[in-house]
Amino acid sequence: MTDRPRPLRADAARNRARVLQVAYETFAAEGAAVPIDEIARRAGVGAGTVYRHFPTKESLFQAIVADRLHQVVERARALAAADPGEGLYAFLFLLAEQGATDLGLTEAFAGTGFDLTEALPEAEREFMGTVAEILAQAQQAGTVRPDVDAADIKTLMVGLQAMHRFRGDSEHMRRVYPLIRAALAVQKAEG
Amino acid sequence: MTDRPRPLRADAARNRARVLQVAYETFAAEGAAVPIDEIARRAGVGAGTVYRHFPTKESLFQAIVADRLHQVVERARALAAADPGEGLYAFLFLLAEQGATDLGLTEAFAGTGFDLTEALPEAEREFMGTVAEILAQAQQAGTVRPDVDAADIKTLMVGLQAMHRFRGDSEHMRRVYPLIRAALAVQKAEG
DNA sequence: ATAGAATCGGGGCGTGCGTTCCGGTTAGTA
DNA sequence: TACTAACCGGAACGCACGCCCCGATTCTAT
Repeated sequence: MTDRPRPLRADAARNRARVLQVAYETFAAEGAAVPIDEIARRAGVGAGTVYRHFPTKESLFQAIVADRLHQVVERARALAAADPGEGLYAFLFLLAEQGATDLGLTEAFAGTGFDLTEALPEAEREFMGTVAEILAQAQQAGTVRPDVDAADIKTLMVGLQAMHRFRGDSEHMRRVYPLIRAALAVQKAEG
Repeated sequence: MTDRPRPLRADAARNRARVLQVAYETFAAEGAAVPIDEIARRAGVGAGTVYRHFPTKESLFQAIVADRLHQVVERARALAAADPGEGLYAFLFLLAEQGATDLGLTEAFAGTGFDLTEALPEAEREFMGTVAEILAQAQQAGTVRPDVDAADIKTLMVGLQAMHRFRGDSEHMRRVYPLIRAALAVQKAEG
């Protein structure tokens, strides 16, 4: 999977990258209902080319999601390395911000029965592993209460992502984010 | 809109209600991609009957959402009347719980470009009005911090709803809900 | 430079869905 | 009970989209 038998011809690689980029932007902005022909047209290639690189529409979805997920994980790792105590909060905020654009994807794939865990188990594991790692660092630094686990964080991330749903106005999320942060911070007096 | 020129024949009313119910359950469980023919089949009527009551698929969506929204508002009002201080929390929890089933709707409509505010402005106003009302009661009772507004609550509701997105397991939401509640409760020491 | 092979492009096929239409049927009324 | 108007069912239409195919084109290795 990591090493290809042959390194893919130059123009083919170029086209593949271009299709992936255009598809990401288009689906995020206009939903998954956009036809492949339209993706091809905007990428300046024929429909056949798209289908050669991504044999089915679903496989194109998978490639997009895997790509985005990998990027966000890398950025989160960098943030956490810079400041372990703030890392998790930075991760949450990053995801919430990114959510403004990626929400299009989330919504688009929601209706198609696309299940991340079973479609891309590897990417899912990488993501959850990173969450657990960064969470542990924050808890050791004492900035996040110890009784939350990685699954809770994931749940919160999903919620934060969804909060962009109305009007694409990120103002709402920005107002609510401090509340979430306060909820996660260690409480001196526990109720 | 409230008074019809003629009160709709008995069988027609029966069929309409039946289609609405079946459509709600089906879309919630299997997504908005289910064909109208299938809805009709399950409701035990012909496709023509569905289209007579709901001239387009979108109008069927609207009727379902308006129905659900109205029901949830009524229940929220009852909860708040019973205990003004707990009303808002009960409302939040109700929505979060209901989200487990209604999430199907949310996701189903997310991909279709369905916008509540512009599709059903009246229902939206009723909903937001109720939120504002119940929030005000809770704030007067001193159970919710005074610096949050109705829009913030709506944002949180959207997030809570979305938290069911993975595995339909309501366990995740139940673990996170107390965090949200703690964040909304009045803070004795403000940071 | 040239041969050979992989890639490109876009026209075309099949399918499935939203919507319409009309002959048969059934609920209300006198 | 008989008449009428509204309602019912499901066959049929048109369209849009996913996917396949093949002649023309472009890249790489010798």
